[in-house]
Amino acid sequence: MSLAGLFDVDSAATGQQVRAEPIQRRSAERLSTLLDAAAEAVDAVGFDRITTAMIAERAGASIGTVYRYYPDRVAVLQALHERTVLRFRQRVVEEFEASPPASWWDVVDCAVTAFVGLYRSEPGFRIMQFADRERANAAEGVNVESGFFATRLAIVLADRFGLPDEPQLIFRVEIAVEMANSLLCRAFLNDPLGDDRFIDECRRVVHDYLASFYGAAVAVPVAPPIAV
Amino acid sequence: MSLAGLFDVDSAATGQQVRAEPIQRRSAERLSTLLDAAAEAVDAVGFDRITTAMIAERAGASIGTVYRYYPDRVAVLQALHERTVLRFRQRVVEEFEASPPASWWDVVDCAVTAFVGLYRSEPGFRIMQFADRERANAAEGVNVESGFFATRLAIVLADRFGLPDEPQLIFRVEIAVEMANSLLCRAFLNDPLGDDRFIDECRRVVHDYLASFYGAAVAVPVAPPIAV
DNA sequence: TCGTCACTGAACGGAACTCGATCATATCCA
DNA sequence: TGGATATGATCGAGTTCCGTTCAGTGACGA
Repeated sequence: MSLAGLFDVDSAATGQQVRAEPIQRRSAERLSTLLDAAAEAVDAVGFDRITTAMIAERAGASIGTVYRYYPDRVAVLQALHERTVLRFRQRVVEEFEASPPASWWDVVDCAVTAFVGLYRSEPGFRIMQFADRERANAAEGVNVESGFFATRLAIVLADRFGLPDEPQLIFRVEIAVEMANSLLCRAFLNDPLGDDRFIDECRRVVHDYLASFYGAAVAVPVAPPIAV
Repeated sequence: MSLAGLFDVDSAATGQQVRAEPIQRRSAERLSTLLDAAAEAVDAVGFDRITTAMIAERAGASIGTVYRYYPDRVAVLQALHERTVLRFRQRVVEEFEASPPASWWDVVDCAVTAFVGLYRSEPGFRIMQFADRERANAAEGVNVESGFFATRLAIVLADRFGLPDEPQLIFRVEIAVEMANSLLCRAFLNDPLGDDRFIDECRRVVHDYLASFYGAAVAVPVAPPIAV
């Protein structure tokens, strides 16, 4: 089973946030243009100050078009959040392909590198943290995003690197994901390039936490790492 | 120097959020009533869906009264956040007095216990996490809240338990605070009583992180702990 | 009794959101 | 192939809701 397959970027169980599924090609483009506009707006004025008019204008569309696709203002931001999470997962896979992980801590490094890279290059990536918390209000029953990502990550770690496939593994990976997420967001809070002290400490903390259970000995290199 | 003194609950350098300082007694009551109402509203409908009318109504006041004390809607939430942070610090001090910490990890335990206790009993305590992130937009220059708390905590740890008073200490305590905050918020995300697995793991993680630098050996018990 | 503090709620402005009219594209049939 | 028709997609003026103001009224202290 390939790493890319495990992360299975297509099977994103998307929420019901889209009002009308796009039929014609142009509407698919519209959808992504709207999200691009929202992402720009996030960087320009921050979450709260975004207006639907602002999104429409930046996307070269009218207000009505926004509401054709999304039921309300918040739904646009949720959709942006989902797309951002998706792109993060894609980037993690790309990192895997660029420098195949030889051990479980390389996986952690890839994920951190992907996160940092996107924070620096992807417009509106700041939205990664806000919705994690915000979601709880909206959809009570829905599982937490970080839990979903953590579960998939745990599968990779178990399948490819021999970490024991217990329920505990998922829990621990979720702890690691939560910690990493908060420390990385902190790293970018006042520094647009990310404060390296926090980024480095994030790598160390997550590594040490998982190593306290799974040590370095469990690592099962599958392929030699490629120097990049 | 006493623990309470270090946490020095009075010297909260309050932001400029209040429009008119209360002169008569009744207006001081109004202020706290308004914040109580806002806190209830946070629990009832969540941050975004709070309206000024809702706050006024719950407080038994008119719209105009809200705006007499706060310049805008966001300011009310910021004030609630500050009061919540203050109460958290007070509760930490109470925990100290209830069971005087004998070592630095008792301090960590007290802080976690205080956080969990307030999350369970204090209306609107959920606001603790949101503003941490949100603040960054509003006041660019202002230091992060967690940084402020971490700094004071670091002073206690250095002063009372002999942890080395280096700049590194503050940084590490801030890392610890960020991790604890995220894990505890996660604990309450789907469980109003707090998921004990996350709470317990939070204690363990923070302890292990700090112990990796300062070990158990550095602990300097000042007074025997009181059984409660 | 007077002056100041506190409170009220109708009115204003702006942003979220709706909906019927209009344009663009796909499908069908001669 | 071209034109008719249906349906997807877009538009934007209009409606509603909400944040905010302010002039008028009530309450308290001197």
